[in-house]
Amino acid sequence: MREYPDKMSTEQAHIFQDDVLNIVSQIPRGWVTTYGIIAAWAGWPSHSRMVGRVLRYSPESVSLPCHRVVNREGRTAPGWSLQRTLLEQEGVSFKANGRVDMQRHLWEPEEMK
DNA sequence: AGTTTGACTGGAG
DNA sequence: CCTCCAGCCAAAC
Repeated sequence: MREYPDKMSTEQAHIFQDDVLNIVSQIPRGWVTTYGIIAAWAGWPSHSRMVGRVLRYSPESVSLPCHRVVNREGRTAPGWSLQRTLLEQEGVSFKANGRVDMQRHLWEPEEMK
């Protein structure tokens, strides 16, 4: 993992965005990962909210499996009920409380790039 | 230049 | 399980 300063420059923000999209593209079918894990692997552990921003607003994300990103509790994105359907279609199971069974489906990147 | 806004997280009640 | 809250921080207002 790379070293990181306290604050992001605009250029670093672009790099961060590219890294986030790259990691998301690698999430295997039938697995999920979290905003925090992606942020940490992109080198900015405290920027989980920025990961959400990238997936929500970046045009490139439409061609990526961004439905495989949930929060740490296994909750799907607010206002995006289709996300659960997409995940169930690829075999991801949800618990009775409506959250992804993270114990069984959490995926973590093993290598960068 | 100050304030608000979240596809977040962790902890408290 | 739920809601509320503080901390988070780039981006949008």
